[in-house]
Amino acid sequence: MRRRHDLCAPWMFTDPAPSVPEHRRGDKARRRAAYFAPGAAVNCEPRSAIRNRMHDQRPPAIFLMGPTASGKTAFAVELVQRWPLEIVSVDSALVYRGMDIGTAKPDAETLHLAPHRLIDLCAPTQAYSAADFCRDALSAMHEIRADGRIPLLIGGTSMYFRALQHGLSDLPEADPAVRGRLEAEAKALGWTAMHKRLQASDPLAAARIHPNDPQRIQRALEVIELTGRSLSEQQGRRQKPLGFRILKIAACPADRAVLHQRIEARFALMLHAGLCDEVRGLMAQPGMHAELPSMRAVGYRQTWQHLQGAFDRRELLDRGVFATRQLAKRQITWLRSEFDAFWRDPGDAAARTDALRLISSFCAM
RNA sequence: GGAGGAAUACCCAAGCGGCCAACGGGGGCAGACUGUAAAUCUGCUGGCUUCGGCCUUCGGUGGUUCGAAUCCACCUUCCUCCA
Repeated sequence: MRRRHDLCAPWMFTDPAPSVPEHRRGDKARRRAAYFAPGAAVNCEPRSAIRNRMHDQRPPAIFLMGPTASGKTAFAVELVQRWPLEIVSVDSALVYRGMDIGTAKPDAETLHLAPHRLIDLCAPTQAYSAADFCRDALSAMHEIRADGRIPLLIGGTSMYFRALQHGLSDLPEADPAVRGRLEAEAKALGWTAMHKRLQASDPLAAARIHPNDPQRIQRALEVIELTGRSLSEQQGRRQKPLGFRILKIAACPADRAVLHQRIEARFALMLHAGLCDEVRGLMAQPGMHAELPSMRAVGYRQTWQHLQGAFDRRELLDRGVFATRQLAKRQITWLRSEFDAFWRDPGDAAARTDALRLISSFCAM
């Protein structure tokens, strides 16, 4: 006899309580908990929405989203061995060649078992962006589909996931010359003055962007300089949404302490495996400097500073772990805003089995 | 054995009679996020609160004072120097 789960679309399931401990939940998590609470049928969303999804003719794609060190990769390897899936990495650091140890890039054996697209795409001296990712991921997804397979997007870069799902506004790409000029001006005048300038030309953006947030002030001014129009007026409409229907799984340890332990153990392992040597080698490459996006990545920035004598190896371990924990925390914050994601702890066998069931019925639709 | 110095919240650390539940920084927690996102930024961080306050904290115990993290005495622990 077929079970109810096999007959229904996954979003009609009643989802077990989410894995975030009660006392650590923010408002969003609480709302999600209410939404997915045991007994609260998920089809409390409008019937039309469910019908639309039932009749969704778009090809399937799976998002496996989760913080660093959550056990995503091992889970993904398990998945590709069961279903005709192909992995697309959603990770802003794995795209860099030669950055292997510090990014916890899957090793050759894993990649043989479960090939990943969108890793080792560019040199660490280059910059990669959300827009680059959208373009590359979309073409990978269509290729995978043409091969008769289902794309499995896995990673922790939530902004990339979001850009892919909802599209980006039609905005100019980064212009190093303009950025350099703005940087120099800011150095002379201070970012507060730059924020004032933004207030004059794009008050909406200035209201939204904090005066202490140089990166966003710079971007807003850059857009104005490049297009002659304000960021706010161009940001309204995103480009077309994704041509795939998606199943989102949030892979995250239920207990933050477990994640912290994994992070600590893994960073110690990275140091042991020669992270310092890797960074030393990168530093020696022409055109490298500490301000590159690649070298500001967690672990790399701290190791660079250590190699320049800012602090000893003991402190490097601490700082690397701190930075990784903070990254994981921000990733979880993103994850909590994904209301249609199914939270499963990859370290929990039952939750993993349940995730397999979700995927199974999703793919069968 | 003698002479100095130090003990402050999870950690480092400022404070040296009232403006101190105690500057900063780290860590932690929560949040924001449209072409740098592993980035960048914000808020909170003793407990309780009817948001007016109330209660418990600055190694310990006593004391001085209207009032002590701050002054005094003793005790405990640690550091430096001399033996």
